[in-house]
Amino acid sequence: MAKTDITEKIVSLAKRRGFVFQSSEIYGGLNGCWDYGPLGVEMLNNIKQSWWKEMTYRENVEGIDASILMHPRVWEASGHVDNFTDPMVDCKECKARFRYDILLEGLSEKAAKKMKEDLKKELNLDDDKIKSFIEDPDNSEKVLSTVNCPNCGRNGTFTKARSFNLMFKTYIGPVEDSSNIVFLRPETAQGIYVNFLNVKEAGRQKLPFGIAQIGKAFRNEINTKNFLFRTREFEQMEMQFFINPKDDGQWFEYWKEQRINWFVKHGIKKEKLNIHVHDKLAHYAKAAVDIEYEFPFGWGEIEGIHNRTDFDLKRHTEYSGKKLEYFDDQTKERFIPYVIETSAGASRSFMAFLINAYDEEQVAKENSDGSKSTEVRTVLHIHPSFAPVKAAVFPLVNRDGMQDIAHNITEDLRNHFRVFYDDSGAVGRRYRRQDECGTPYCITVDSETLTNDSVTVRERDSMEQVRVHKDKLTEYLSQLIIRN
RNA sequence: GCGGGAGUAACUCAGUUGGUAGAGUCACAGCCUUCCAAGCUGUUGGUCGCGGGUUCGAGUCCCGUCUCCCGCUCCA
Repeated sequence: MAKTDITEKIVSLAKRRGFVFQSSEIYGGLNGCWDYGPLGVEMLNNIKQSWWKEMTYRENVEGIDASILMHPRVWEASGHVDNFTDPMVDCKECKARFRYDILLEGLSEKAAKKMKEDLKKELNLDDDKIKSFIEDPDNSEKVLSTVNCPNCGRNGTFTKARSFNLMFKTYIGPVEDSSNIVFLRPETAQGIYVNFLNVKEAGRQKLPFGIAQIGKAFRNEINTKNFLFRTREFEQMEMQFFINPKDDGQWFEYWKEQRINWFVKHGIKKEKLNIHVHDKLAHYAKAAVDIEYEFPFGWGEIEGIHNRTDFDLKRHTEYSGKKLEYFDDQTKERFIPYVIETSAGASRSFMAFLINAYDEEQVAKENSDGSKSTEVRTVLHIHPSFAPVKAAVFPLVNRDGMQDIAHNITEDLRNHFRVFYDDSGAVGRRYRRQDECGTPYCITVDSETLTNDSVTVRERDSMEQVRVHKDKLTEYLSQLIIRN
C-alpha cells in the first residue's frame, strides 16, 4: 500500500466512522485543528485512562490537573520566553527560509571568519562585541549582507530576521495591555514543577516520587501537518519524577523501559518502534531519548524521556524566591531534586494506535454460484481495552423474539461496557461494520439461544466464534478486555 | 512561508466546446435472509470549499481566499 494511500484511507475512515473530524468543517476548516468524534473521544479517553492508571496507581506517583493559564513569570523561568522564539530569515530570490542562528552555524569556517573580519573592519569593534553583534537577530541584515544563500547560492539576498514566538498570547481581564499578557501553556510540565512543594506536602511524599498530569498544551507552530501529528493544540500525558541527583542514570533507564513497555503491551508493533537518542540536547536536559513510531510519513516522536536535571526547580527557585528543595531526613542532605520526565503526546499516541491498528485483510469468500474468491476486510485491530465499543449485539434474524433477547443482553452489558445493538442488514455486513470500528467482540443471538440461552461470541481478529451462556457474558468479556 | 497536487452527496469519484447536478458505496424504511460487506423495492442527502468577477447563462473561464495532501523550510 502506498504511503499516502494509507494516510488518506485512515483519515477518510476516521471521518466516516466518527473518530476524527476537521475542526469548524462547515466554515471551511481551521488549519491544523481536529475534533474527536463519538468513537474517537471514547478511544482517546481509554488511552488516557490506561496511562493514568499505569502512572498514578502506584505508591509514589500523585496526579494533578494544573490550570492552562499560568503566571507570566513561569515562562521566563522556564526559558520559553527567550528560547521559544525563533528568528527566521528568507532568501528574497529563491524564497527558502532559514533560522538565523542555524544559518550562521552552518557557514563554513572560512566564510564565517571572513564575515567576522569584514564586520570588524567596518564597524571598528573588538572580538567580544562582534560576537554579540552577530548573534543579535536585529543585526541580521548587516551580518548576512555578504553571505550566500545555501539553497540558491545567491549573495546578500536575505530579508531582515523576523521573530516567531511559538507561545499563544492572550490577555487576562478586559484591558489588552502588556501588563495583562498571559500565555497558553506550551507544555504541561511547568504546572507540575511549580506545584512540587504543594504535592510533596499534601501527599506526604518522600523522594523519589512523581507527579502526573494529562492536559492540553498549545504551540503556535509555523506549519501544521500530518493529520494529528503536528497541530497547534494538543494533549500531553506527562509524569515528572523527582529524584536524588545521584540516582539519575538508574531512574532514566527505569522509566524508559516502563514507557516502551506500555506501548508494546497495548499492541504497538515492536518493529514500528524506535528509540532515538538525542545527541544535541536542549538547554535543560542532560539526557534525552524519543520513543518514535513509524508513521506512514516516516518516524515521528510519540513520547520523550528526558533527564531535565535540576534546571526547572532551580530556575523557579531563582525567579520566585521560594526554595524548591528537598531535605532527606535519613542522610541529612539538602538538595534540589533532579527530574526524569516522561512526556507522551496523547493525540500522537492516539494517531499511532489508530494507524497501528489499521489493516486491510484478504479473506476467502464463497460466491453465490459456489465459486471461491477473496475480498478485502478493513479492520481496526485496536487493543480491546482501547476499543471505543467493546461489544456489539445482533439478533441473527429479526424474528422469533431474537430482537428482544438481543435488546435485553445489550442492556445488561451496558452496565459494564460500551455496547452497540444492530439488527440492520445481513449479519455478515454487521460484523464488517464493527470490524471497521475496531469492536473486539460481536454477540449473536440465534435459534440455539431460544433453546439453551447460549449465544455466539465472535472475536474480531480471528473471526472465530465460541458459544457462551448469556448470563456469563459480562464475566467472559471482562476477562478478555481488562487483562491488560 | 515557498513549490507542486487536490477540494462536487456521509465516503470514493464522474461531469464533454459554458446550457436544469450524476454513479457506486454508506445511511434509513420495507421484503427476503439461520453466521462474515448476497439480492429486490423505495427514500433521505449537494446553493459543486468560501467570496467576488466575466456572461443571457458558470461545477466548468478569470481573480481573491480557506482547507487538505506531497516536497522544501520549521519542529526550544
